[in-house]
Amino acid sequence: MAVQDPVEKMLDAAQNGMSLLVDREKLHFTYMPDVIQHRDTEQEMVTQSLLPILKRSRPSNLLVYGKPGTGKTLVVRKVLSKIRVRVARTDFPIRLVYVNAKEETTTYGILVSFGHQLGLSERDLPPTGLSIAEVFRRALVAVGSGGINAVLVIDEIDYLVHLAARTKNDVLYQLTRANERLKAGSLALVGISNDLTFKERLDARVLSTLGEEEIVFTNYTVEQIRRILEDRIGGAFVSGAVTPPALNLCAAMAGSQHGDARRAIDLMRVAGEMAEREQSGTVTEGHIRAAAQKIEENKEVAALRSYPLHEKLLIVAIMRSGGSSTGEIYAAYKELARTLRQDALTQRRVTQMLSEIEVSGIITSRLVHQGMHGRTKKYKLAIPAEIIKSTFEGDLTLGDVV
DNA sequence: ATTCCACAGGAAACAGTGGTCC
DNA sequence: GGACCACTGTTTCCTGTGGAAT
Repeated sequence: MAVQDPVEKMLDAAQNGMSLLVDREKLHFTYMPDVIQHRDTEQEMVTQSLLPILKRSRPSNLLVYGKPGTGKTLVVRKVLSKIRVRVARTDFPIRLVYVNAKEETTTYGILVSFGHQLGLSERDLPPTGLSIAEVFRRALVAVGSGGINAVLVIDEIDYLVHLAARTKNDVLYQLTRANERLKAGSLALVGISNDLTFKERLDARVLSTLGEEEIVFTNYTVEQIRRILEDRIGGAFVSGAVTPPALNLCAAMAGSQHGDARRAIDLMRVAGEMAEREQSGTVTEGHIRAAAQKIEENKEVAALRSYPLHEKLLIVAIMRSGGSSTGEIYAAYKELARTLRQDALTQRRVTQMLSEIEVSGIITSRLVHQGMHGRTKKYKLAIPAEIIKSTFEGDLTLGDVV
């Protein structure tokens, strides 16, 4: 048989409609399935605490916990959308507001987003310039004057706690006490968190109000993830495209990492895309393994690219020195900065940056006590130097130093 | 037992930006 | 146009640390 031209082969395949993935959307984490599996109890509990809305009274405040990829946000959004449908048929003024504390990044941003979703305009709530107290006041006026019964869902609420602690404002306390200030309308809070320990950092007064009801989302078991995957695969791939061993491996890989269904679904999507690109008729174990590696590498490259110049210089300094102390890295960094005609930052700032980079997993450190010679942290790369070189080579300012 | 190193990392202050309000 | 605000990124100042050297 004649060897087929790869380009012709791809064109043929495309024309014949041979495609493994028929509906990519179903393998995206924002996709809302009709039925959320293995979360019946949790859905009932969320509904229970929000039920008073239908009876025209204020629902309980609610805290929802669980590791990433356990379906918390999905369940809360699903229940809210069902409530929304029920209420839409009546003239009862409710507003379901969703903000993500991590995406908004500042206390101000969270409150402004809340206000905008209540119907306030850019003019009523400008993106900057007002005091937080003023933004809060305006949002509450909107609730009060419209007699609105608002449910504010704060996803990744632990970030808000962290922000509030850093900027020393008590926005969460204000939010939990909002009903005391409202003459008409009401405000209920739903907090969602990946961090089970953040409660310890909460003010006791806040906790008593916010934690009226609590729901903990347990991790999915490997078997549950397998069934969730089966369900998604059914809609996303052509029938029989994913081999059973591939499915099992995908569930096992994600399941062993704290039962994260989101990761499992991502993994399956990337594996599917790889199989499709190879013109393979099925998704195999090999594709799953390759996808896992690719996701990991992509994460590293994306993190490297996203760093500002001085962080990049530090990573290069560590790469060059290979397993050295803060002092040595700082010296190497200053040298690099001089070469590139940049003002070097202080050592204090550099130690802070090193800690920040370490969080991303690109470098690791070990605290070393050297007796007479003081203590220091020894840093080394946690990823292959080749990835750093290839990522930074294209960088206009860094090209010459890597 | 005491000294001393080379930092780690917290706290506070500051500069700069981009805005509102009166 | 000046007072004020939030926020980020940074500097300055400072205290704490564990074990080798003395």
